[in-house]
Amino acid sequence: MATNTPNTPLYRRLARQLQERIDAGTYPAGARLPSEPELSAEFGVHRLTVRQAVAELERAAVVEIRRGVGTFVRPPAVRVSIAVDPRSQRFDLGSVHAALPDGTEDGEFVVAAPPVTGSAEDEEAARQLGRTPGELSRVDSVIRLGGRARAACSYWVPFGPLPAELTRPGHAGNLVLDLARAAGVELEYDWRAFGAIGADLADAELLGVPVGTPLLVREGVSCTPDGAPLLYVRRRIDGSSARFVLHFREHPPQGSGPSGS
Amino acid sequence: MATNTPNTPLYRRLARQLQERIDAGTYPAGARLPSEPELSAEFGVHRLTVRQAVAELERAAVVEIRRGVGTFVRPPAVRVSIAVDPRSQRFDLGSVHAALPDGTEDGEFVVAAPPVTGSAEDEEAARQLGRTPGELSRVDSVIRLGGRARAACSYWVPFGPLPAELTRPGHAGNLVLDLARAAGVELEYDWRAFGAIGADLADAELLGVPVGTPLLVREGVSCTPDGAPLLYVRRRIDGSSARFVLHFREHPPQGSGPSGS
DNA sequence: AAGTGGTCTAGACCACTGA
DNA sequence: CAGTGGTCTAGACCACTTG
Repeated sequence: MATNTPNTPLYRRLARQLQERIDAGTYPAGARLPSEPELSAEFGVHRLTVRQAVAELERAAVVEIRRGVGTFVRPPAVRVSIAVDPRSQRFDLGSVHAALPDGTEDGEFVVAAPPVTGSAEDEEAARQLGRTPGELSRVDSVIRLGGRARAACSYWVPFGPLPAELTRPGHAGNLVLDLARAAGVELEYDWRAFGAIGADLADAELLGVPVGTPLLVREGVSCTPDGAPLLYVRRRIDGSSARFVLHFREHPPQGSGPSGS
Repeated sequence: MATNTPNTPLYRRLARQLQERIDAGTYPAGARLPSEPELSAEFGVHRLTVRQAVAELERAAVVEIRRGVGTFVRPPAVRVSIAVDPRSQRFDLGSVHAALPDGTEDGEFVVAAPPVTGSAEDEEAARQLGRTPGELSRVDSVIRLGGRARAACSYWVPFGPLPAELTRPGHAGNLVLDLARAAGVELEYDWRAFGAIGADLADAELLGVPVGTPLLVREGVSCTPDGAPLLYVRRRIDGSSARFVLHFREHPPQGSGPSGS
């Protein structure tokens, strides 16, 4: 698989060399890479070229850059595995809480209750709920786990106004449950979808990650028991923080099952 | 949500300004942005600073950069929606074929049958199958749809050697079916997981996307009807190409259902 | 204070695309 | 061919972290 056409840019060849050193254990997991000036001197290239190479490795989640400290080799990602069962519909990020270690400031927190305008997101929500944007209310929240923002969530419901406490920035709670209570109904899953996108400027700010960080997007509609769509939810989850697992068999077979990778 | 602390870097403020113009329709979908020298002159900053701002918008999939041509505003992503039903286990990217428009060179193609060494991926596969790396065989493939590589796939099975045709680069087929046939058994889903990562150097090359492009990762184990794990598969799918949808209700309610976004 | 990564400017040359 | 984005060097100053 032609990995080195003659015109491969310098920074990419450099990135590959660094990757090889990491694979070979020259720079083991957790180790600090040589500083930018050091690499610049060793390879005889400008510091900006080094930065471009390292930036590629960071985007590929191979290294972690800590400002003022150094660049470190990431350990093979230990991801939180979230067991879910689509048949019993236990299937929400809320259930993650119990699965994660420690955590003082954990929970879901309201960020804002922005007006529903004609934005692309709002239009999509309206389409999915079979309403017009004007009929919808919206709440945005962030889910914090282990002291870090892990997921940015947006909810749309076809009624309003919402209870004041649900729209107060900083309010803590489970918004799915709170919204269902506000509507006075039970909620069931209608459908859920998975996708992957890069963090846009707003997501990046909310989650405290660089723009373009891969996010796992989970969106879907919940409805009342008689099938009326009542909630459109769209969650952007830091890709390195979560993994959703679907089990299709009642009992695990011989394999050790999906565990941290 | 404090969007402009006093020390916001120039390139980010520039990115936001460009984003605002796009949102406002000053640069509508499909339109070409002013060239880098033009933006550089308009905002009185160096061209590299402009590039940094535009690069952020590209990572966020807001614009598409075409070398030698220009930078263009992306239309709101129209994504292929893949309906799946976990209960009936119709749940494979192979089923996408019928759902996509046109396509001359479509299909799944063997890329390589790399030896199973002690790499992190191989170790993970061995753990999931309850074997040692030495007992496994591996095949890598690419799925092409509409003339573009959409997914990079890796398969591990606890037997070998594989039939020669399955390891010949360029071979076209359905590897899941081919491998099951080679093993002489039926396959069932054990579990599947979803995650999001950035394309590493190898994935980026296979898929023809920039390093760091958000990929939807779908991995899992399939087993024989009596529960013996027989296949570990890991797919990296271009995030802008696919979306997986899970339906929890038999019949769609009032809502129009999950459609292209 | 010393060292790290982050930003910015200046200017050069190259590779690609389309007319 | 002219115009676009892609790469690279040079050097400066800044912000952050740690001792």
